[in-house]
Amino acid sequence: MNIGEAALQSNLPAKTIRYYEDIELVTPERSANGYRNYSENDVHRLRFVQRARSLGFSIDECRSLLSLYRDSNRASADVKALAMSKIEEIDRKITELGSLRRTLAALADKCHGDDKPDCPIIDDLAGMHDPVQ
Amino acid sequence: MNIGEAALQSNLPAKTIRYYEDIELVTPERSANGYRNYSENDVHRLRFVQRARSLGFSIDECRSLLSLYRDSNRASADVKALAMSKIEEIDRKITELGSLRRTLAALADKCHGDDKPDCPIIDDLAGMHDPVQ
DNA sequence: ATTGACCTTCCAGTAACTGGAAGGCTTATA
DNA sequence: TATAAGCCTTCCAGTTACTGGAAGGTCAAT
Repeated sequence: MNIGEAALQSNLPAKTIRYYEDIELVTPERSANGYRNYSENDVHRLRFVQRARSLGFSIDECRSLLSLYRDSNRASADVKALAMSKIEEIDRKITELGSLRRTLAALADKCHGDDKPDCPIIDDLAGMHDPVQ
Repeated sequence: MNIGEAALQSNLPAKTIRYYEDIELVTPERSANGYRNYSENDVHRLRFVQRARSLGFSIDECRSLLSLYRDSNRASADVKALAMSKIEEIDRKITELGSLRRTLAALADKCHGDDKPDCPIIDDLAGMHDPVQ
C-alpha cells in the first residue's frame, strides 16, 4: 500500500513515516513508479513503533524493541528490563516536575498579581538583587 | 569580566553563554582584545535566565520574563499569568507521565521476565497480531 | 621564548520530527 | 485529449537549546 494508507493504518503522519525510512527504522519496498510500498508487516512495525513512542520510548529504544520483537528467541527478561528502566525514568521525571511545581506555586502564591510592579516571582528570579538597568 | 568568570558567577557553561549572545538574550560589550566583557548587570541577567530555565521556562519565556524584569512599569499580573500557565503545563505533564507509568507498570507486572520468549509487553506493542518476521 | 590557560570563530551534530518548494504520477471529468 | 485534483517524490531548511571540536589568537607566568 502507498504511504497515505500506511499513515492511516498506523496513525502516524506520512512525513514521520518517511523519516522512519530515512533512519532505517521501517524500510518498505518500492513500487515500479517509485512510490513506497508498505506491506502488512511494515504497517505492523509502524504501529508497533507508534505505540512504543507514545509510551515514551525513544527511537533508539524502539529499535531495540523492534529487534526483540523480531527475534523469537529473545528473553522476556530483556524486554521487562527496558520497561522497568523506563518506569524509573518516568518516576524521576515526575519527582522533578513535582518539585518544580511546588517552587512555582509558592512563588505565584506570594504574588498578588495586580497591576502594580512589585512582584515576588521576578524578585526571586533576580536573586533579590537590584533590578537590572 | 571575561566569559569564564561570568560562567562561574551565573552557574552556566561558557558555551551556553555564547549561545545566549548569539540569540541576543544577553549581549555583553567587547573588550579591546575582542573578548566578551560581562558587566554585573549582564551577570544578573544570566543568573536570572539560569534560574528561569531551571524552573522550566523556555528561552522565549525567559525573553518575556527578562523584558518584564527590565520594565519597571510591568504589572505583576503579567508575571503571575506566565507562572500560572507554566504550572498548568507541569500538571498536564505529570498527569500524562502518571498514565504512562500505569500502563508500563501493568505490562511489566504481567511479564514474568524470565528467559522464555513469551512476553506480554511485546504482545501489547504488537497489538496482539501475528509476530513480524 | 615558551608553556598553559584562557579566549575567539566557525562548523557540525543532537532528537525527532515538521514545513515547504518544485516537480512527477494517477485518476476522473469535461 | 486536456486538465485539474490529489496523491506521491526528493531535497532543503527550521525547530529547541544547547554541546563538541577544530583552528587559531591572547595573556600571564616562568
